[in-house]
Amino acid sequence: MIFTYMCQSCGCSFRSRDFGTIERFVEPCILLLLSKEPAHGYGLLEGLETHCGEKVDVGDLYRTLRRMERDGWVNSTWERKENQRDRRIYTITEEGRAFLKHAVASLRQTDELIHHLFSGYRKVYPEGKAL
Amino acid sequence: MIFTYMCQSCGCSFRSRDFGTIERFVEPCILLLLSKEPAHGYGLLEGLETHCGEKVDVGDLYRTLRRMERDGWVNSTWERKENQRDRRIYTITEEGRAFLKHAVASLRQTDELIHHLFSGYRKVYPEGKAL
DNA sequence: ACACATATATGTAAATATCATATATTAGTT
DNA sequence: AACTAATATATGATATTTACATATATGTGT
Repeated sequence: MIFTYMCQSCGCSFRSRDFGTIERFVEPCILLLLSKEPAHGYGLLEGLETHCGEKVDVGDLYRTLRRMERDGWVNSTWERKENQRDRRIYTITEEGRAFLKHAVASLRQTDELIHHLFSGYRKVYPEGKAL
Repeated sequence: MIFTYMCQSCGCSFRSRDFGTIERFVEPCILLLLSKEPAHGYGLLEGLETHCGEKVDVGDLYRTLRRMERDGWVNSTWERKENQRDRRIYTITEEGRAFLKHAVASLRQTDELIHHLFSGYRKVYPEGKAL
C-alpha cells in the first residue's frame, strides 16, 4: 500500500494527487471568462479558482495562455497604463469560441459517464438513499 | 493555429487528443466491476469500454491493475484451467472499496464544477434552450 | 502450418501537471 | 532610503499520466 495523499474533504488517504480532475479543464474556464470580457492572466486567477474548485497554478496559467494563443484561441496585446505594470490583455477569438462550444459538448458526454458510474455504484452499494 | 485532432461526435477539429477526459477514470470503473465479481484483465475490457465511453488501451489496463495491486486496492491470483491460458484473477480489497467510495464522492464535486461551467456557458451563449 | 482471438506485459515517447524559481513593477511601511 | 507585500509575467525541472508500439504465450479453427 502506498498512500501518500490525505483528502481534505472526506479525510481518507490515497495515492498521489486528488482524484476526479479533468484534463485541461482550465481552458474552457478561461474561454468562458474571456467570453464576458478581455482580461490579463493574473486577473483571471480569482474566477478560475471558482470554476476549477481550487487555486490554479499561476505558472501553469501563463503557460496555458501562451499555448492557447499559439493555437489561435486567444489574442493578446500589451496594455500600458500610468501607475501600473504592463499587462498582457487576452481576447477570445472565433476559434476559441468554437473550441469552448466543443468542450461543453464533450463535457456533456463526460457528465454522462460520471452519472453512469454513480448509478452503477448505487446498485452495488445501496446502503441508504443519501451518499 | 495548430489543429491536429478531428472530433468524431461533432466534426470540429482542435489540438491534440479528445477533451473532457478524467484522470485515471478507469480505476473506479475497474473497482466497480470487481465489486460485482472477481475478473481477469482481459475480461474487464468490454465493461470498461462501456464505462469509459471508448476502448481502453490494453497495455495501460494491465499496468494500471499491477499498480492498483501494489497500492493495495486489489489482490490477484493465477487461475489455471484446462484448455485455457493462465489468467490472473483480480479481487477488490477493503482499501479498494474505500478508494472507490472516495472517488465517487470526489466525482460529485467534479460533476458540480462541470454543471457550473454549463450554467455559465448558457448565460453567455443563450441561443435557444437546447444545446 | 497458418491465422486469429485471447491473455499478459513492457518500451518509448508525448502530453499534462506540479513545484520551484526568476524577474519586474507598484504601493505601503518602517 | 530600505523593506515588505501584492501584483504581474515567465521559465526550469520534475513527476505523473496517457498513447502507441511491440513482445510473448496459449488456445481454436481452417
